[in-house]
Amino acid sequence: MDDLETRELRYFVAVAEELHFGRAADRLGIAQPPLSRAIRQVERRLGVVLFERDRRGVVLTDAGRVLLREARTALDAVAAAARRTRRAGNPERPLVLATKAGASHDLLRRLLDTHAAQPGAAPVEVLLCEVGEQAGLLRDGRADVALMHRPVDDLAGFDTEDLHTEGQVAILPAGHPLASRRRLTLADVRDVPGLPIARWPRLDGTYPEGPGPEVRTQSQLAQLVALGRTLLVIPASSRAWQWPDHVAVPVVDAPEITTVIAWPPASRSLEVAALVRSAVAAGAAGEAERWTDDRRHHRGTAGPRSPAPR
Amino acid sequence: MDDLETRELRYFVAVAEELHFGRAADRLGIAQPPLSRAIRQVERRLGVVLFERDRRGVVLTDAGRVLLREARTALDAVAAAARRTRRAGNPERPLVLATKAGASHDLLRRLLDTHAAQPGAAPVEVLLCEVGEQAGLLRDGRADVALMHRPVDDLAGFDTEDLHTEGQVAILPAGHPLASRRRLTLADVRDVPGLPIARWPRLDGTYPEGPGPEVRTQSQLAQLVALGRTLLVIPASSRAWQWPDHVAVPVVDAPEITTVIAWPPASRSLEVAALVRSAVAAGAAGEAERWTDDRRHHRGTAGPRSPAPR
DNA sequence: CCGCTGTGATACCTCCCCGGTATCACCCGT
DNA sequence: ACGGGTGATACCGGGGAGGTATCACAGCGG
Repeated sequence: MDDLETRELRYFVAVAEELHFGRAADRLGIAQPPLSRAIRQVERRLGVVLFERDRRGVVLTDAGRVLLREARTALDAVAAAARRTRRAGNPERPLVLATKAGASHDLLRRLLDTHAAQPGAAPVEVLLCEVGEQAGLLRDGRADVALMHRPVDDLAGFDTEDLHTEGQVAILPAGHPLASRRRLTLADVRDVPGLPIARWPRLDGTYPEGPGPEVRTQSQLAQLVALGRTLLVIPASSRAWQWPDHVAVPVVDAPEITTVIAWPPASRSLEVAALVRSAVAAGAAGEAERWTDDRRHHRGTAGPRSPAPR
Repeated sequence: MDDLETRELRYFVAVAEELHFGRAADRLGIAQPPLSRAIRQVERRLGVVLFERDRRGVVLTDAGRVLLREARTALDAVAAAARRTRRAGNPERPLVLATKAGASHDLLRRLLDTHAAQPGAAPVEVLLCEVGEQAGLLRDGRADVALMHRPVDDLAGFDTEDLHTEGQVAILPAGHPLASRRRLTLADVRDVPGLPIARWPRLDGTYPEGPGPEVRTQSQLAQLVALGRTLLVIPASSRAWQWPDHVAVPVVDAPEITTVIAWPPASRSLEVAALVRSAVAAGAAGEAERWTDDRRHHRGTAGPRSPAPR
């Protein structure tokens, strides 16, 4: 009597995103009347009004907003079930590791080397993605594990293990007055004339107000940095990005960034567990290297919140 | 072309649990042939064999085991979507807080009092459940928040906030030789003649080997304790359970138990956030009380892994 | 005031596919 | 060899998903 079908959830999400039955039907590849009927049926079944029909477009009710959020995660879970099952059935099944392009480069290399050195280690496929994409990839099964960063990424719903904590640096053109400083503060780099900080889109796709250029992808940002048009505060290890004519200056009061390896709590396969172990070992190796190195050392503080997958 | 329907997932889970098409069909209220066909269709669609048909019952393949795990969480997510949406539509929507019967009694009372004192606080319904049930209740939307205990409960997939950490005590009949001791160690209470520790079922429903009685519910356990038939090591605050003719003796080397409030990361409603805030306040109040009190004091160590819901 | 446009809702039809019944193919015990 | 019990197959009927045509209604320009 209750129990939604994934088809109904897909239909609802389409309408909720388009806020227009016609366009949603078009996107779904069906006609509009069946879509209207399906949504009505969901509303009747749940005993709840999902849309305020206004003769001029549609708006979500409170209940509709709740269902939109829940439906997305439910659909992701269903998609993940299919994807992971397909992969489990195939003899070839490389683990997919998602990471932001350019970030944590050294750690990633150590991780892959460490893992490859394990006897019988599963092959690992690296999936480079844009900022904030990792969570979705993990949730719907396109990735098995991800390197993410606290506190900038949303780690809600994943198990994580800390790998490495570090400070942030500002990236500046070599000739800039601030480039000669040994250290900077956030106050120094805020509102630098001619070097505004780039603006990333919010969750709803709009951009915050400000003088900086709008960016959407890392490659856009990289180009702007190369052009000397924007100022960047990033984790020290992301300096793989750095151009020859730019310098990195530590920003002493910027929040420390912890690189973590994250995986969906449901997936506790042996392969994932082995990869997480390799990652932790690689993280520890990196920490040790920093001790012998003369750089500033940061230790992860918060312990793992849940045990490594079994 | 791909994309599983929840009906198919339900069917698969039924067969995977029964390992018998006939019984599964019976349980689902349909006939056996459509069920066989549906499973075959899923296998064809995923391109994967889920069951090894053996002419004498059925066994899951590796891929089948993966799908069983994934399908359960996906179905829970779908059920949660329906439940939470229904609740959001109703004007009356008490928050449901799940907690183990008898555990954390004082904290729960403080929590409810603190929350009720907030202006405009949503009504809270307390759902008492058995050990280990909370995770399922949270996952499928029957509960909004839960009091759980680290490290005994599986917190994977939830956001949590620490409330209170405490040591454990052994519950003994008053006349027992160990009852006069001021403190005990785990070695003392293991293999006490005549007072074996009760055995809980594993995830698969079987019981570990051992001399103790098999228990399945807290009330069974309470009765065994009342009869003086079993020995119990529980958090100090669970002494609400204690019978007059039993005493509690601290077990100094037992792992400390942290009571946490947990919620699904997807649900970030204002109501849940307010309740979590009340819980944290109540936890802090309890800690303060302990300082003025003369009892042993334990402080939560690991910080919150993710910020409170917004 | 009257069409015109664009929205979602309704009516009605068609056909697919889910589910039921009957039966088969096969492996077991004796 | 032969029933008993398993899951698979064949076939049929009906409910419901999806399509087409149309309506009801709001805004808007003439």
